Amino acid sequence: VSRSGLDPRVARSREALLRAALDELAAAGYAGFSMESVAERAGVGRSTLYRHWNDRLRLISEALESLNVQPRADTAEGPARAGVERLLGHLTDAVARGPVAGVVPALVHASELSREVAVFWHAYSLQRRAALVEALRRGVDSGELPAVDPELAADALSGAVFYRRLMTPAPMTADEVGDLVATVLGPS
Amino acid sequence: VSRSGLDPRVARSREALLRAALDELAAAGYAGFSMESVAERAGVGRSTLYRHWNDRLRLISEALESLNVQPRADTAEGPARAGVERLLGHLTDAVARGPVAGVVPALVHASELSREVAVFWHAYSLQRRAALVEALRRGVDSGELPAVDPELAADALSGAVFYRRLMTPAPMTADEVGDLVATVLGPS
Amino acid sequence: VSRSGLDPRVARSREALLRAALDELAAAGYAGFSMESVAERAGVGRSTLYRHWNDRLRLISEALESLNVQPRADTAEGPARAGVERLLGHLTDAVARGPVAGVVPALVHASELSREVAVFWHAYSLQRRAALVEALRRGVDSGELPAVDPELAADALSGAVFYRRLMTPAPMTADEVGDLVATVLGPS
Amino acid sequence: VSRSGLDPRVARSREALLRAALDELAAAGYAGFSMESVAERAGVGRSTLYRHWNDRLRLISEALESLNVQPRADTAEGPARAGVERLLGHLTDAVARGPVAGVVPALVHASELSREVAVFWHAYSLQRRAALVEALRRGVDSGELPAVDPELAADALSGAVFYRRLMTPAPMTADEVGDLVATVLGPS
DNA sequence: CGCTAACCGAGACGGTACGTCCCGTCTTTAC
DNA sequence: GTAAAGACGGGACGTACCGTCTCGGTTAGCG
Repeated sequence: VSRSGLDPRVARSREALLRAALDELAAAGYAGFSMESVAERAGVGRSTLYRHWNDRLRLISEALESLNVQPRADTAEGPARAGVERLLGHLTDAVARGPVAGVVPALVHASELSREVAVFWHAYSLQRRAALVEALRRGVDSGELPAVDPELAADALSGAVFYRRLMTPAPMTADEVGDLVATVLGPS
Repeated sequence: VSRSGLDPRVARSREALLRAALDELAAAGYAGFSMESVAERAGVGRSTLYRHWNDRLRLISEALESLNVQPRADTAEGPARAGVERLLGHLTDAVARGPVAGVVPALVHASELSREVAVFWHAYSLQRRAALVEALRRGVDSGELPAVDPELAADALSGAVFYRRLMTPAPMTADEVGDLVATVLGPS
Repeated sequence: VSRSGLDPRVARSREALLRAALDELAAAGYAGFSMESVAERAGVGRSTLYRHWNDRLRLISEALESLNVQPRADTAEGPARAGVERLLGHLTDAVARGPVAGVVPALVHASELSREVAVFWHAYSLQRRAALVEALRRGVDSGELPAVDPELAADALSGAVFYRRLMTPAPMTADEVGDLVATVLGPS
Repeated sequence: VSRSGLDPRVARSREALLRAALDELAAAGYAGFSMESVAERAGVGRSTLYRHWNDRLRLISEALESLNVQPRADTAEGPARAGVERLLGHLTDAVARGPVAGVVPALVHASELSREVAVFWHAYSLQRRAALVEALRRGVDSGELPAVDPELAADALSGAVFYRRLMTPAPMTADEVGDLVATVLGPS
């Protein structure tokens, strides 16, 4: 147990439970998230769940870390505007589909209640945003884009996507991304 | 009950309970919101609470409607840019302070889980946004502002404010609003 | 609720639960006594059980009090020896049959662990013993019985009955009672 | 394990565990007896415990057998009454002090629930009682004691001691033994 | 001004989930 | 090959709320 590796049962349980926790979070939200039903989803005893995480917050926090996959820094080359559009396209997609999508509203809420979740969520957002800021800065420096503040432009662009997802019934679609960029950064 | 008005006891209870519900929502979030403690805050019996709203969602929905105060449509005159800045200033303030502030994350979350809450929340957001769109459209039409799509510009401007509030540890401040507007609509 | 009478639901629940608790005590003993199964026996929700008694000890204590029925003081007349035999006959019966029988070993054990149970059990025993002591004293005073110490004689007579019940596989039978009395108090 | 003897580690563990089991029994009673804490008391892994005894009852049964030390049959000579008093003195002491004392109530209770424990406990009691019966019979046969039934007299004498221990708050003391014997067997 | 209808608080009721503890079984690693 | 460590599924514990319900007591406001 100590040095080289874990008991394979532990690995199996933890994996199944973390996956189940994300499913539950997407299905039931943060309120309504039930340890009982996570265990059931995972096909694992309730006590096994509690053996690894003493309460719901610790489970959720750790489950979220498994989302923490670096989006590729694929914006280093080519026209800056295209990079920005690509990143926003990814974001548009991420908030509509995939494991993160269902979890975003729960995260927004949970961040308000739990320091730990907030730290994760802000870090996660910061990372996405950093790529966008970088692409913007590159475009501004090269003169390809107008002389906007890259930070505020990133807030506006990302914010529009989240705004449409969380405050309106109509999330942004892929083909609106170009228009959005044109609106904020001027026509291409 | 019939014609002229409600039993004053009912009015008293409802009012106290709605106020208490908002307090509770801000204090405990949507998860953690407890009917028990709403009744206690209001100094009212639990059964009185359930007499008026059968479950937590209906109480919350109705409590939120009491927030639905029209931000004044005071943007019909003067320079469009100033009107936009004023509206965004109000929004910045609202999401940072006051009764709405604590409730926004809970609403975002609850909208995901409840049709009713979603309808309310989207309508509420739409109303704020409509004023902004109108101001933008006026500016674009008059040539005072660049020829942006007012809808997308409104998403970007509002979105930036929400983005900072919900996805980062540093909400937007009043003095950043001018820069934000400059970023999206170009320098004044 | 306050003055004259209780909510009839309360009376119904309490009665069913106390009865069920005694059944459970007899069936499963003190160890093995399960609140869960008491509630089920009584056909009552688990939460109802806990509403009335916060833990197992309080339930058991109160259930035992319902056993506290005065054995009739029917020894005041007639020959003292006959009175003694009658009381011992009752005891022999009580430890073999009836609601007390199944509960005695659990009580002996529980008394060791709980002050409250011990107090009840000692009081209960004392009451039975007091009647016996009184009958013996009357016989000794009148010269009908030999000049034994009534207290110690009562210990010996009661003790024999319990000894046979708890420490041997063969409880005392009704027809042995006469011989027992003859052994301790001399032949009639 | 095979021919000559046990693995000394096994012997060590078994011994420590049996001792710990008795401690635990005395400390926590039969209810409240925890395998977990026996293992801890013995400084041994929980799985080691379960390797030797599959469940709590077998452990307790075997632990109790280690108490099964013959009280010395030192009553074969001298006056019968003195022998009886000596045996009762031992019993009085045993139920008040030493390893047996704390375990008697648990045994009484456990006997009700487990065939195995009952067999052990009845055998253990029978053995003590046999010595007493023998001493009484000797006294009756020699004419030193009145012509009582030795079996019933033994029940009464032993029973008195247990009665005081288990059903009253005041166990019998050494100096009451003489009076007890006088009560049952007549004055010396 | 007195009656009646409604509203009120208190709180019992059956449920469900919580997080904890221990059971008896089991698998894995270290000596 | 046995011991120690400890994961596993299971189940009871006592707590906290849920949403429903029954109960007397009190307050309108109408007739």
